[in-house]
Amino acid sequence: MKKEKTDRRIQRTRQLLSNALIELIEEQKYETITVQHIIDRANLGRSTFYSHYQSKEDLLYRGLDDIIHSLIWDVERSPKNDQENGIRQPLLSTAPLFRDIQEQRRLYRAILGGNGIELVRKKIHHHISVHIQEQIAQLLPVDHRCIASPAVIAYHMAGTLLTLLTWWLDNNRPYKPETMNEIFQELVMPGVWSVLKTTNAQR
Amino acid sequence: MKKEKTDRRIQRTRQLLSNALIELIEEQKYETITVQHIIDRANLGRSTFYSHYQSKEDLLYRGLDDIIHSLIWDVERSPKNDQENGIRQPLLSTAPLFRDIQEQRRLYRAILGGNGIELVRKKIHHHISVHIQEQIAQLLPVDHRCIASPAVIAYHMAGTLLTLLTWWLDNNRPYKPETMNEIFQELVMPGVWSVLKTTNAQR
DNA sequence: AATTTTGATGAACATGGTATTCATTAATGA
DNA sequence: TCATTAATGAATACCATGTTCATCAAAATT
Repeated sequence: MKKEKTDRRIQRTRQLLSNALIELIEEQKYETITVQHIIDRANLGRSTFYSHYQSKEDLLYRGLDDIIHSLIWDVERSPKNDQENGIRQPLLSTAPLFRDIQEQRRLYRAILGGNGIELVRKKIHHHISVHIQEQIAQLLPVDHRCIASPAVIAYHMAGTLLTLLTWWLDNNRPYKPETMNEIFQELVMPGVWSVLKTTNAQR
Repeated sequence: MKKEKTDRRIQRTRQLLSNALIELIEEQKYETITVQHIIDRANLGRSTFYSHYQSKEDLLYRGLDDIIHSLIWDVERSPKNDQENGIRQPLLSTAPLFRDIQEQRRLYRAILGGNGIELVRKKIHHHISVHIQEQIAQLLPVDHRCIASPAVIAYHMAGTLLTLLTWWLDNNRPYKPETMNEIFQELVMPGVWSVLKTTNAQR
């Protein structure tokens, strides 16, 4: 009568496959990993893999779901926690993000470093970008027009965040997470505020 | 006695392979292109391909060499041509870049758009980044220390340029090349100047 | 504890791409 | 014209994919 998949074997198998993939991701470039490698590492049969997942990407998405969402969450609980900047709200609070990533650097470097996984980068970039765009929308009067649309600005900010993260992870994190947060704020925000203030009318 | 490969057949074959690859790149995602596709399109035998190139990537690098270098050249002939900004030199002149890319949007979208070719992105990113870092070095007094190293700043600037390019190409270029140049300058440069001026001593 | 349901398994298979070899053919430059 | 050199395609060994199926083992249900 139970439709729920509470069967221990299912849990066990999926866990094994997930772990195998994460292990492999930390060892080699994602693109070079094959289903063969994964099942070898997990010690499972080929048919077992395909009875749970459609493809490598399917496993990737479902296996990394938690991790991805915790990252996005770090950014989206912005900016209430972080009031130290005083006058202006930060628009995007990145301090917790850099801290959490520091904690699990090995995995995150494999995912977001220069040899990371494009699929995941894009997913995260998109989420963050959408979030920022909403923040900007709330901030601006409805008839406000800048030279650059909120869409570009948001895309730019999310892109910058990921670029800095990649650099940080690839260069053995030469700055503390707190410093990275400062660098992000100081490098990016002046331009953003400047553009948000410049209406088309003014030009 | 001629070591030069002036044999017309060689020229012809390589041209055919190059063209085939570029055609395919404009049609489908690079990763899905196989050597099989390339030789089918070029109407050449399998062994012919391998007698010229080691792999798909080999052909990619050599085939796109000219294109990549013209892009990098656009950025590196900076900033002498573009004096309209008056007081400050632009550090990075992007106007010609956006213009040239507009000219060949189809190809560049295939390469630098969201579904573009990571290998090429990285190569371009690296070249531009190195160039900017040199520019910054020339600008700063030797003992100057910022919160952020010239290396991060350069990496950030190059990253932003590519991010904006990607956005522009993926969204059917809603702004003119000149406007994109302005957006880049106004979004990025305030933060960069702000960080370059903030010495560690001051904090 | 017995029974039924469900997942795991491995072998087999068809498919399709890779990268190399080699003997033959054709175009090229001198 | 002719020696050289490239193109060719057929053959080959290899490996990964994705699917099927009959069998086995471990769950859940009774």
